[in-house]
Amino acid sequence: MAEDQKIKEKCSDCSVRELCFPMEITDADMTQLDVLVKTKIKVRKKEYLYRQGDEFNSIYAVRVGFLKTAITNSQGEEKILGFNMSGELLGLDGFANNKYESSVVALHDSEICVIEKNRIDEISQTFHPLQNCLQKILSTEIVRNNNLSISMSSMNAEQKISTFLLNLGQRFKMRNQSENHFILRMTRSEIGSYVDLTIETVSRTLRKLESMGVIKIHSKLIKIIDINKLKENLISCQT
Amino acid sequence: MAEDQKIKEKCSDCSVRELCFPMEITDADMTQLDVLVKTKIKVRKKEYLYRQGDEFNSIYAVRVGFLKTAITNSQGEEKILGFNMSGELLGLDGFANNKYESSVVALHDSEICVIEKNRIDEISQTFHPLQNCLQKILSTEIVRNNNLSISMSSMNAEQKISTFLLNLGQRFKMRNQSENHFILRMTRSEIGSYVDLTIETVSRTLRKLESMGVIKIHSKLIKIIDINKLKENLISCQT
DNA sequence: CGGAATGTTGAACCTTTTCAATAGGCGTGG
DNA sequence: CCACGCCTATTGAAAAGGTTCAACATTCCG
Repeated sequence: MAEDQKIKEKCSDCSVRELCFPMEITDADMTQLDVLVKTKIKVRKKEYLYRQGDEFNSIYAVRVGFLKTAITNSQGEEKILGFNMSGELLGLDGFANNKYESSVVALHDSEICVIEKNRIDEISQTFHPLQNCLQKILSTEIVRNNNLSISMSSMNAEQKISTFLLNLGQRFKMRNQSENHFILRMTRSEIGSYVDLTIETVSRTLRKLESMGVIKIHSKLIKIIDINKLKENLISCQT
Repeated sequence: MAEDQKIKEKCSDCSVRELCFPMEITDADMTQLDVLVKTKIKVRKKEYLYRQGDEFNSIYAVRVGFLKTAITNSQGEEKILGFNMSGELLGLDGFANNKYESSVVALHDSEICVIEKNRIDEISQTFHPLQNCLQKILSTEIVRNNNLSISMSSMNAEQKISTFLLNLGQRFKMRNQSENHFILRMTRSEIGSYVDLTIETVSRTLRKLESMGVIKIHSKLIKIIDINKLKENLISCQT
């Protein structure tokens, strides 16, 4: 795991607070949130935040950075379950069996808020909004996975890659970054694992979209030229 | 929705209690659980328990029966997310946005325990094990989906169908029913939607497994002849 | 700067899909 | 109770989309 480092900033002042804990909250209640996060840590690129099988003690909130969540199956192959950006919570699969069922690795230097499970339990006993919020968060993760599985099943390569790019852009936008001009922090292989395509197909499809004039690629840098065409493309290119 | 009908049986006497709410519990606490379920309803074959978009008021526990959970996408196509049997909880995706994000239909006459959200909130405020249990349940659902997505992505048709049959058998076994001799309550098309294959491939693959002497099919009735061969088959038949 | 990792591109191949035709099952009504 | 019709399942053949293998280009990092 990464080295500790004190990062000054309370939840109440954090710019991504409402992404982590989307609940209506009074100023008075906000102090409850502030004690939720005891430590913050840095995780450097390629370092693990936690590994599949590690004991579950905390969930984590991404303050800054970019990470991937993955499972390794019995044959040792890695399957990417998702990419994680600021304001997103990690480790939610740990509640099930008191150990993490997936691994999280930083794809870019990241800062992570540590939220101890014990503290969640303590606080939520008296502060009920937190408990409801956690329900919502866990349920949202279920919904997200369901929606993902519907996309991945019924789409062809072009639709998968288009969806992937649009989704990334949208998430950058929510974080006040450019929606149509961003760096892919992951490799083609990781994209492929996520959307269920081989690395070759990912590469070909990206190039195809480029040749269609929808995007522009400079290695890891992606520029969405015509976001509307990309969206239309999604619907019109039927399997 | 289905007609109401009083079904006498407390959680504390229910044979599938530990499937619904897997928590250690004292006899005294058990009374807490008993008040959790206020009503029980019957849902006949082909009837909906709830529909995608319906307001979220309750989660449900299957007492007896067999159901399917599905999403309808924007093009009106149905994607099956899962099949549900006794002791399983339904409606967990409702917490996210206070409405159900999926629909549940009975594939066989079923009896369902209704657990009102309000009541969960009330009880869990004083009875903390319930709250922890709900966390676990929601998290388990996330883990289940993750594992599902890893299988569905990396497996060929034969592996998918084998996994599907083994999983069903295992779940029947946990309910003291035969592990290797059961009725498929769903159509081939519904199997296909679930494992991401066309109806034709499902049919062909089932027949192939039959011709290999691993299973025996009589329309909806499945007999697993050689469960070990089916399991080996899973590993040995590489993509 | 040089080696290793990552990405691109082509061609053959293979699995699953698609289309089409037929067979089987189930339920309703005469 | 049987017949009819509809829905579901099976099977074949052709097609398509993605994968695999292989060679080469580019980028990254020490």
